[in-house]
Amino acid sequence: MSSDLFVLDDSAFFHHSSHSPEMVSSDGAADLFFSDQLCSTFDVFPELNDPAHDPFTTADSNGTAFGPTEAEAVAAAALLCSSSPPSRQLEGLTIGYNGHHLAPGNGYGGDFYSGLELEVKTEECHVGLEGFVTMPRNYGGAVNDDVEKVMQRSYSGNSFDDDGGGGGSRGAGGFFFQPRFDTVLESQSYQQPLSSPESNFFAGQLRRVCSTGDLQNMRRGKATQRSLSSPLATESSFTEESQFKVGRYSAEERKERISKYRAKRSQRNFTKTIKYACRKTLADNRPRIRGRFARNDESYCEIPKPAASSSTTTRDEDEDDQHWFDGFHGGEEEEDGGNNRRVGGCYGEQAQFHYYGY
DNA sequence: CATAGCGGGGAGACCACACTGCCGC
DNA sequence: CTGCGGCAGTGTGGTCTCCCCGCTA
Repeated sequence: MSSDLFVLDDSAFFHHSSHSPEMVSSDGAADLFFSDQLCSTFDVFPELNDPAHDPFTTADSNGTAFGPTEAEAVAAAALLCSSSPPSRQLEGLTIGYNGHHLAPGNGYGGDFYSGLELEVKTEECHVGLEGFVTMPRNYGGAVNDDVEKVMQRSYSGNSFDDDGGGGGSRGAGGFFFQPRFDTVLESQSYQQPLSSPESNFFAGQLRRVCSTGDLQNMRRGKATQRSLSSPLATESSFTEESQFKVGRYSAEERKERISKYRAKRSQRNFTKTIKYACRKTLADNRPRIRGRFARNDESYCEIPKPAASSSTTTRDEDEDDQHWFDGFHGGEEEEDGGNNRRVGGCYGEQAQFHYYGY
């Protein structure tokens, strides 16, 4: 069994393989967050992180940014799915791309691919997914960044792993994937996976946990699941869930709750007020060193040149190398009175350089 | 039962600098 | 009154650090 679809008390929840959902919104409606293993997406597909390959840098006469190419979206979707262990990868996964892109100002701005359709086919089920995938990179401010920071932070960590991992954030390359439950719910086959005792058990745990709408409770739920992992507990849970009406509600009740959820979802306000769009554009384009704004003249620290190449450098390149070296070894500290000690001291190990070119 | 250790998550700091608004001339 | 220059303050986003809380040994 490769794909489970859980329908929770208050909404639907698509659950892929053994991975746990990352977040359940406070109103009990489930938002699904994929994340951290995908954070390395652009390490795997460097072309997606190539400024010269930026699909959003192109705009039509109306100023509407073009979206990602189909290949990019498919690559993103493939990565989304490939984040699971190989043995758990979706079987027979097919990825479609409807070619639609968000125009600027659609909310949820920032960096995301839209119109991404996933059609997941497994031995037991066939689940259609339609949603959007946020991309963890700068698209030159072509799309408004209206996602609340809290939302973006919320999926941090190795959410694909049950225990997760801290420290992640959007900038680390996180994906934000929100399935469109409209599509999922309307799939007539979504109940089929629930025939599995294993999934029934887990769905039961999820239901208990998610009804609180609290991620902290989700964590407690893990403990609960462990505590109930005895055969007796499992059997009990299975018996409880065997009368599945997809949750404890009838079809009509479920429909009502889902419509309620949809209405509530549509009223969500994820807008982050940007007082000065120009500042956002500047901030988006500003070079960074480990997330911090860096001086413009430090931007060429981005690509540390291998020592072997120094023999062929020109004079100008040698000068650049000298600046680059200074950035590594105290030149910056001298300039800033040591305020940047952390930055300077970390260059060699894990500095992440972003160069957007001017 | 008490304690230490561990891990996850939230909040906030940090950075550079274009831009804004105010003031004086 | 208008225009200009100078100055201080503001705002922007990605990453990291600190701290709190819950769980486990």
